[in-house]
Amino acid sequence: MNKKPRLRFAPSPTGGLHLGGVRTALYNYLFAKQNGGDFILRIEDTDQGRFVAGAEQYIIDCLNWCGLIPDEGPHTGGPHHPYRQSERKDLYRQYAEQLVNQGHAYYAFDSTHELEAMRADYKTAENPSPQYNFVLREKMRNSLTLAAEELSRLLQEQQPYVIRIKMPANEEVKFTDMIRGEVSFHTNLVDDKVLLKADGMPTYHLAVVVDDYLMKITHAFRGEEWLSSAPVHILLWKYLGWETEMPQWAHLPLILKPDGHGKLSKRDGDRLGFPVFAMNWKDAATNELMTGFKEIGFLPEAFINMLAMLGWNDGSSQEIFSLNELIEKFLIERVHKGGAKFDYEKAKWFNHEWIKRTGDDMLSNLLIELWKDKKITFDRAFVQKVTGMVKERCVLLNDFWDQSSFFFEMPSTYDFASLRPKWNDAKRNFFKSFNDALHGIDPFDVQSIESLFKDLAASGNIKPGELQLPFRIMLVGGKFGPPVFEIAATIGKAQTQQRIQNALSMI
RNA sequence: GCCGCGUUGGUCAAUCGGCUAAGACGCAUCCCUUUCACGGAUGAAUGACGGGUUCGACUCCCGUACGCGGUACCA
Repeated sequence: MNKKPRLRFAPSPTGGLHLGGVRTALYNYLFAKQNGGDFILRIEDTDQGRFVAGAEQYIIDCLNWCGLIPDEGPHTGGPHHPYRQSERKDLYRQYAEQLVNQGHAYYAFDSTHELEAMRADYKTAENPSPQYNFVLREKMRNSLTLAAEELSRLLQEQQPYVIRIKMPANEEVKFTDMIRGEVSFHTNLVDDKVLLKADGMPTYHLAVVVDDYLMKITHAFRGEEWLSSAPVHILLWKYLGWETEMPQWAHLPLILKPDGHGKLSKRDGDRLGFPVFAMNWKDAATNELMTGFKEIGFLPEAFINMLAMLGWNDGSSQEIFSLNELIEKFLIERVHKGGAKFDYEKAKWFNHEWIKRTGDDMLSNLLIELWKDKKITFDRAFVQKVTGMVKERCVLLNDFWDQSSFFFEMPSTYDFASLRPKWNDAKRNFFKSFNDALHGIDPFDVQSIESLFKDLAASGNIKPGELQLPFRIMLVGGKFGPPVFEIAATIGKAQTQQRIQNALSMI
């Protein structure tokens, strides 16, 4: 009765994997895993007939980073191979021909020019975009209007043609969307979509239904932009005789631009200063490199968590979910109908939260990897300690260096401007004697340093508070970082003394 | 234009007819801390509009407005 669910992700090949794409993958993955099913990757590796180099590996890398590992796909193989659309090309024609034979599709020979001319001729103020539909197809050059001998001559001469679906007149196509409930369309208002292109490649419309059928897909979750072509797909399932195996549909709300309106697009990232891709994506056409969430310093857990919440919640006020919790609690029925504007500030908050709750050992491993180009040999235990000390002030992984570089090397710049106004000989003398007294401290720990500092301040009649900022600037270079005495204890006696001396000579 | 889908604070959003309308981000003020954060407290800020139905409507129905999507041999 309860068939094991099989859900697929079939990203567009035309660009990097953007927010909307990853969220679609995520929801498909969550539903499949929640019910013990499979998550399948079907790759669109061609864009208008052209193979997009690197697209497949890029998608797989992104899914891996996010932890959404496909059970079947071009890289794993599997019982339903091939998973690359370019390798499935020959499959589609037979189904298109079958539809022609059954009278549900037809050959159309109209050239691009003829189509343009038709659209220009029939364009009116009330109907700015005339459709190739049940009335206009009578006036075009296709197997429905051409005489039999003319048709066979064209076929004989191998004139290019496309196969279009013959939309029935005066019918209502209804289906139940798992998010939206019952949705219906009138066939008169849907055009005769091209199913098979002149180059023999299928359009999305033919490809989804054929592939979903062959790959035994049980649920199809996709973006709302597909809702208006759903009737074409429903009819195809019916005409091909597979109606009983049709997947359940769910059309996901769109992710909108943070400013203004409209679907979030690839360009918005550059324009508004935040990433829209999961990982760095180099546009092959323009050679432009677009920054990814990974590279800007997001944790995959935070990225996934943030995306999951953009259009769904479990009804409670919980916002932080691990992937496993999401698998457990996700309900497609609770996905919103309306689109959500993407908010980068909130996205960063998710990352901050995840940084705070990720273990220092795991975090420090990521950081050592991130810092592999620095000319410093990092001691794992030391990095781990430092990570714990600074993590609460880092929003992105990339913030860690700014917040902790002084633990590994001498500060390169000093914010002396902040302390000069109140600097005097009394303070200078304090630091001189403090530095000398440091020699005798053993063990060199927070308590000992702090009490020495305060005792000395008291005997010099200076408020310790007034000395802390200078001390901090001597050690880290600026007004930031963990408590000063902890820093001193962490970098050790020699470094502390050296930095005090060094700074004293520069003020 | 037409078709479809939407509409709770600046943003993400809870509510399945009882609302003095949660919570979070961001913002502001304060406490903590003589750094920066974390943490804590407080505050400003919301049901597009008009009709119904109902004892009662943010919740249900109908209009209108607005937004978005689609209207390609793109996905």
